[in-house]
Formats: sequence, C-alpha cells, structure tokens
Amino acid sequence: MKNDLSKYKKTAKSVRKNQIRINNERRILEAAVKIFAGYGYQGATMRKIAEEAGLPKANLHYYFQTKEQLYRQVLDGIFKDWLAAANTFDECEEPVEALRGYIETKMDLSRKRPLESRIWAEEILRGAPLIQDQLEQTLAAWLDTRVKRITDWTNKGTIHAMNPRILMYMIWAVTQHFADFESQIRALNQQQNLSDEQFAEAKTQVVQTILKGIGALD
Amino acid sequence: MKNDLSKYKKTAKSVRKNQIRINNERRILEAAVKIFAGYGYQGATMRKIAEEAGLPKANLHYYFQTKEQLYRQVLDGIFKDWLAAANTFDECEEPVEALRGYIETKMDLSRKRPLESRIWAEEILRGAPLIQDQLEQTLAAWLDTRVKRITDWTNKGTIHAMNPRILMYMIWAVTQHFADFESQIRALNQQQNLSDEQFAEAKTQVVQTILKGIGALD
DNA sequence: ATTAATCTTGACCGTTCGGTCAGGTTTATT
DNA sequence: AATAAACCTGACCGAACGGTCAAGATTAAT
Repeated sequence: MKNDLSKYKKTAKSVRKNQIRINNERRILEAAVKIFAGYGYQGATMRKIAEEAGLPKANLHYYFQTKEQLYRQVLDGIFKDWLAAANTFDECEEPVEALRGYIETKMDLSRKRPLESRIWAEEILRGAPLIQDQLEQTLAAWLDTRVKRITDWTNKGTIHAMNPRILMYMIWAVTQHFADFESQIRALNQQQNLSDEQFAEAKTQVVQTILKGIGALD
Repeated sequence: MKNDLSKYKKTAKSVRKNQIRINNERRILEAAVKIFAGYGYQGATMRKIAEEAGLPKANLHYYFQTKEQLYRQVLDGIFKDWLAAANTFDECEEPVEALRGYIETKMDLSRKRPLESRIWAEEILRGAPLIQDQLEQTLAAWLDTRVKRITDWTNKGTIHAMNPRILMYMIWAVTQHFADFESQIRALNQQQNLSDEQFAEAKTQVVQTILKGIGALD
C-alpha cells in the first residue's frame, strides 16, 4: 500500500507533492545505474547503491520494494533509449543516410551512456532472465519492420543482397563494443580512454566499413 | 603446503599419481566454466560449482584454495585460446586469406565455446579487475604485431587506409557478439538458436562485409 | 606390513546479503 | 490547530555466502 500511486492522481497539489518522491526515485535510479554497471546485478548490493545515492538502505526499500524491482526499472529506461535511437533510421529514405544516422546515433549512445550499455550487455550475457519477454515481443517487432526496409533496399539493388538481421547484429555488436569493452580498449590504448578525436575516428571508420561492406558506398 | 606440486616432479610414478588430481581439477574447471558463464563471477557460488562437478564443496577448496584462484585459472585457459586463434592470421601473407581465416576462426570459437567468450566478456565488462595486467602486457603486444602487418597492407594499397586497431576491435566485436548475445539473437529468431545453416550464413556475411568494407574485395 | 602422503567430507564459522518493521519526523489537508 | 498521509531510518532477521578444519578413507612408498 505504501507505494500505491493512485492517490496522487486526485488533486492538482498532488502533482507537486510527488516532488520528494520524484526526486528521490531519480537519485536512487542514477545511483543504481552506476552500481549495477560497475558490479553486475549480483555484485551490486543495496548498501552500495544506498551509499552512492546518499540515503539509508531502508529508504531504498521504501521507494523500490525489492532489488529486482529497482533493477527492472533501470532496464526499462535503457530499453526505451535503445528503441528511440532508431529515429534517424526511420526518417531517412536512402540506405546511406538511414544507416549512417543509425550507426552514428548508436555510437554516440555508447560514448555518452556506456553504463547503460554495460547493464544491458550483462543482462543478455546472463541469458536475459528478466527481459526475455520484451526481447521476444517489442524488440522482435521493432527489428521486423527495420528488416523489411533493408529488404526493400536489397530488392532495389541499392545495397548488396544479404541477410538484414545479420547486418543489424553487426551494427549492434560494433557500436556497443566501444561501451561494453571500454576497459579492454583502454588497456590497449596506453591505459587511456579513447580521446574525442580517437572516438570520432572510430565512428567514421565504423560507418565507412559497414556502408562499403554492404555496397552502399564505393 | 597441501597444493605444492613440486613433489610430483621427482619420480616417474608421480606422473601417474597426479591422475586423481588432474582428473578432479579438470572436472572442477569444466563445472566452473559452466557456472561462471551462466551466473557471472559474483552470481556463481562454490556450492553450485560443486554440484555441477558432483563433488562436495570442501573438495573444491582442496584443489583451488579460493573462488578467485579457481576463476583465475578459468580465465587463463580462455586467454590462451584467444591468442591461439591468431594462427591463421599470422600464417597467411595476403589480407584476404589472413583476415578471412582469422574471422572464421573467431566465429568458430564463438560457436563452439560460447561459455568461455561470455566469461571473458563479463570480466571486461566489470573493468577487467583480474586480467588488466595481461591485457596491458600480453594482449597489447599481441595486438601491436598484428597492427604492423595491417599497416603494411595499407601502405601497399592492398587495402584502404584505415586505423588497424579499430579494424581489430570491429572483428572482435562482431565475432564475439554471436556468443555473448546468443540469448538476444535467439529471442529474435523465434526462440531458436541459430541453426548450423544460419550460422554458416552469418559467418559468410561477416567475412564478406568486413573484407569489402576495408577494400580487400570488390 | 607399516608409514606417510594424499584425498575426502560433514559440520561448522564469521560475514554479508536482501529485506522488514516499529516508531519517529516531516509535509499536506482540513 | 488538528489530523492524516507520506516519508525516514536504526536496529534487527533468517538465509546464504566463502572459507576452515579435524578426522577418517584411500593410495603410494618403503
């Protein structure tokens, strides 16, 4: 009962009343992203998240009943970003612009929000125990519509014949690699994270390689 | 003292004496691979590994003093496979054969030993706390020599100008994706793992896309 | 046959985990 | 001012964790 939100929908003032709740939930979620990304689901503890958020542990359980519920909300946020990244893909007519836009957006996401990418990766790595349904429903449908667009291009001969799904897997793999394997890349780059210039170079090369690879560029 | 192996090197019989030890260590390591891959380092427990191996938990600690030591040995085995996969790369003179061989070998490794790939991925994801030294020393040196070979090819114009390191990252990303994100791919493939035919198709397409992408093929 | 080394294992230990709860404090409503 | 709703939190709990150990069983060496 203590987390029943229905009561907030009755008055105008309740909108402001939420402010404490909204604020604390955001603080906790931000802390949770850091800790889940840094330690994994099992390695993350409610105590660590509470310390990161600057709140007592019991307070976390006031806003999120269980660790799993907190984790689920983190995953939900990531999933939405994931899908939203496809806007450029959908808006452009031609494969070069559409794919370049999508790849660049995914690369930017890896650069700006690597923690989220790592949480997603770990969830998949563990067999997607909590998001299997979303993968099979939402993501599968999402992928189907993009596959159709790519198939149109291959039929028109704008790009080479190929399996569109495998192309998408390749794009996901490469773009997310720069977030997920950041520590490996750093170890191979004189213990320095990629600079903005290095990352820009990587972005260009990834786009060029894939677009050339599918025959969209000469 | 109980795990001091030096005593085994004295007599011919000691070679056979090890048999119990060798056998049990193998059983434990195989079980450890399965459990570490399925649950992650933190999520894996000595109890689960013991059950998988069919041995009492205390017996694991007889052969491997701590969970971390057991995990380190698992990682060592994976690292050796990783480096060994580069043989074809080194043996071939021309970029098409060398890179095709390397990519195919890495794809086969993902297909045949996905568990090891996932353990590696999780370790990197967590910031490589236990293998940072190996990355900075061994893997960095390994990469340097391959970078030089690729640079030779770009200088000769056999392949387009590019950053060889980023090419290697792309190859690693794509090939390992099929192991690390297996559960996602399955969810997007009617809840079925890729069949041998589908995987062969993926292998071909990955090779073609990358080789075309760098200008090694028309 | 005896001794020594190696292997095996149930029972146990201190620590940390996710989660609970009673009771106090703050904020909103009337 | 009074009441109620929402928020806060130190102290606590049972379970599970990695790891230990003593004592017995098995195997090898003499």
